[in-house]
Amino acid sequence: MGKQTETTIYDIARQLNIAASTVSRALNNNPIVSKTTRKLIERTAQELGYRPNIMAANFRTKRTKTIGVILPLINRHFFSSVISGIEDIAYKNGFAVTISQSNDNFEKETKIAQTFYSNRVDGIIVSMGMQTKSYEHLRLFSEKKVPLVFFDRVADSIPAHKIVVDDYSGGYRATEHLIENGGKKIAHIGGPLNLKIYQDRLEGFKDAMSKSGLPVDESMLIHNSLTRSDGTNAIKRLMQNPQKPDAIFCANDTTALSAIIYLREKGIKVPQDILIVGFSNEPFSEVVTPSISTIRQPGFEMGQKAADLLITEIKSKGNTLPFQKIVMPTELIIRESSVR
Amino acid sequence: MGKQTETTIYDIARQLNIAASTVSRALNNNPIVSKTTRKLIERTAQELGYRPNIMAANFRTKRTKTIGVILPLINRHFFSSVISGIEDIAYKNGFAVTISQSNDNFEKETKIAQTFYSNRVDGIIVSMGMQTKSYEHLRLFSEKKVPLVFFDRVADSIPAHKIVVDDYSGGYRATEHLIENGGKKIAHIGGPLNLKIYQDRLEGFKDAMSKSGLPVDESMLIHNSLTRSDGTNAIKRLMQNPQKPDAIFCANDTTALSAIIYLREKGIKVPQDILIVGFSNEPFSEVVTPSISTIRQPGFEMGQKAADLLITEIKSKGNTLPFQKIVMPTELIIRESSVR
DNA sequence: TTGTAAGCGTTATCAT
DNA sequence: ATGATAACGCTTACAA
Repeated sequence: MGKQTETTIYDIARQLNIAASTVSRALNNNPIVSKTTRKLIERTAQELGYRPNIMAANFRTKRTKTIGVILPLINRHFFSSVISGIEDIAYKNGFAVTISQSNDNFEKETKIAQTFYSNRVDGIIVSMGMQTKSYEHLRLFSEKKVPLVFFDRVADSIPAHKIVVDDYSGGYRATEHLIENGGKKIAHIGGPLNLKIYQDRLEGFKDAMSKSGLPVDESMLIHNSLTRSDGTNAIKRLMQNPQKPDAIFCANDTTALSAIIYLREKGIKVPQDILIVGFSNEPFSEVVTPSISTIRQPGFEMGQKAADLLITEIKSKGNTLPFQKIVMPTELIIRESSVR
Repeated sequence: MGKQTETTIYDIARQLNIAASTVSRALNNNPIVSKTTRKLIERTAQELGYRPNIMAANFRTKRTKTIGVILPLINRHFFSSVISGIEDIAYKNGFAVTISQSNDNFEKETKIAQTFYSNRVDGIIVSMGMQTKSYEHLRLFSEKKVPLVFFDRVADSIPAHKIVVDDYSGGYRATEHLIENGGKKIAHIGGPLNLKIYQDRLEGFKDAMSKSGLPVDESMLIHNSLTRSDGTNAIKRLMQNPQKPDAIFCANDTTALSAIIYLREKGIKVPQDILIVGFSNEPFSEVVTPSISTIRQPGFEMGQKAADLLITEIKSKGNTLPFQKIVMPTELIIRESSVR
C-alpha cells in the first residue's frame, strides 16, 4: 500500500518550514547545522519514511560509491574468494560492488569495461581474461583518472596498483619440492603465456630446474587454458612422450586433478610412479585421493587488499599515490600427491 | 591526457547544429529519427568520444538497469554458480548485477536491503541467511512494487516469485536410496528449521523412512549450521549414541565430507560400515575418496531462471504476473559413499 | 522528423 | 546557522 510518490528532502523542508538545503546538510552530517534542527530533521525524515534518492545524489556529486569488478569466472573458488574479500572491505566502507564475468572472452571484457565506465563506477578491480593481449579497453580508466587495481592476472604495462601472489617463487618452491622428492624428468602443464602469472610460474619452474642441474625438456612443457579437459589432453600427450615424466608441476589444481584421475584410470600410481604438485589450493585438493600438494593463494586477503587500495585511491581523488605492486606470499602445502 | 570535461549530448548537438533531444533520441535508437541524422550523430558521438552519463539517465528515468543480489556467502560453490547464472542473463539483457553477502547475519542482510533500496535497484534476488526469521526488511520492496525473486532459501509467507529445488523429493530420493542399499538405522544431519529447504529435506527423509516402515529415531536427528566443524561435531555425537547409525543423510556435502573424514580417522569404513548421501553436489564430492553420492542442484540454471523472471517482472512494470514458485528438479547422483 | 523546455532530487555556491 | 537558487545531463511531453 506504499505511497505513489517518494518523500524528498523538500517534503521534509516544507513540513518544518525550513530550506531544503538545510535538510540536505543535516542528513549528510554536515556539522554546521545546529543540534536542534538536526534532531528535528532526523525525526521528520523518519516519520515520513524518507529514503534518500541516491541516484540523484550520485548524479549531482559524480560519485557512485560503487566498485566494478571484472574477472574471468565468478564460479571458481579462487575468484569467488577474492570477490568475497572485496565485498567485505567495500561494505565496511559503504561501497557497493558490481560484478561481471568475462568468461575469458575479450569482447565481453571490453564491453563490460565500457559499461562500467558509462555507469561511472568510482573505480574498478580487474583480473584479465586469458585471451586479453591488448589493454585499450582499460586505458579509458587511466586516462580519465578512474582508479584501477589489477589482481592476479595483471597487465604489467599499465600503470596501476597490482595485487599478485608471488607466482615465481610459488613455481620455484613447487618444483624444488618435486626435485627434493626424487623428481628428475619433470614436466610442466602451464597456462597461456600472455598472462604474466603463467610466465612467472614457468620461470620459477625453469630456475629451480637449472639450479639443480636438471635439463628442461621442451617436449615436457605444455601450455593451454588449464581446464579439466585441457589437463586430460595434456597428461595424455605427456604419457605418450618417449621420455615419460616422473613428476609434474601443474599451473593449477584443476589440471593436477585431471592428471591424477587419468593416471589412476591407467593404473599409474601417484605419488609412487609420478609426483604431482598443483597451484591454487582449490577446496577439492585437500580431499581428493591422493590429496594434492599445491600452492596456496590467499584469495580472500587479495580481494581485501585490492578493495582497500582502490578505496584509498578513490578517496585521495587525483593525488594518485605511486603505484604499488603488492606481492602476497604463497605457501607450499605438502600433501600426498608429491611425497614418496 | 584525457579532457577535463566529459562530452555530453549538448556538445554533439552544438557541433551538428541540431537539438539535444534529437541526439538523445538517436542514441537511444528511437526509430523516429531519420537515418541520415542518426548516422551523423553516431559518427560525431564517436569522434568526440562521447560516453553516455548513465547516472543522469538513471536519475531521469528512475531506472538503474541494475539487479541487486543478496545471498549468504559468495564463496560457496552453489551460490557462486547461481551468481554466475544471474550475471549471464542480466548481461544479455543489459543489466548490471550488484552483489552483497549477508554472511548469514541478519543485521547485515537488513542493511544491504536498505542500501539496495536507496540505490534504486530495479529488482532484487534474495537467498536468506540462516538467522533470518523476520521479513520486515524485504517488505519495503513488495510495498514499493520493486520486483523481488527468492531462490533456494525462500520466505514462504512473502508474495514473490520463488526458485527452489525440489528439496522434499531430494530428501526422499536420498533416503530411499540409502534404504535400498541396506540402511536401517538412518541418521540425518540437517540445517536450521526456520529455513524451508531444511524442513523439506527433513520431511522427505521422514516420509521415505515411514514408507519403508522404518522408525525415525529422534536422537538421530541433528540440526546445525552445516559447516565443516558442525558436521564433525554431529558425526561425533551420532557415533557416541548407543544406537549407532548404519547410514546418514546429510543436508549438504560439507557435513557429508566431515563425516567421511571423521569416520576414516576412526577406521570406520564408508560405505561398508556406514552409508552416506550428501546434498548439493559440491565439486569436491566427485573426487573425494570415497566419492560422495549426492543430490544435484542446478545452481547456474537457478540463477538464470531467477534473473529471467526478475527481468520479465521489471519490464512488465506494475502489471505483476501471478507469483510463481518454480521447482527445479533435483537429481540423485550415485557414487561410492552409498553403495555396498 | 525535429526543436523547445521543463523537470528529475540532490548538492554547492553565494548571500543573508 | 540557514536560505535561495543554479546546476548536474538526460529524457520526454508538447509544439512546430
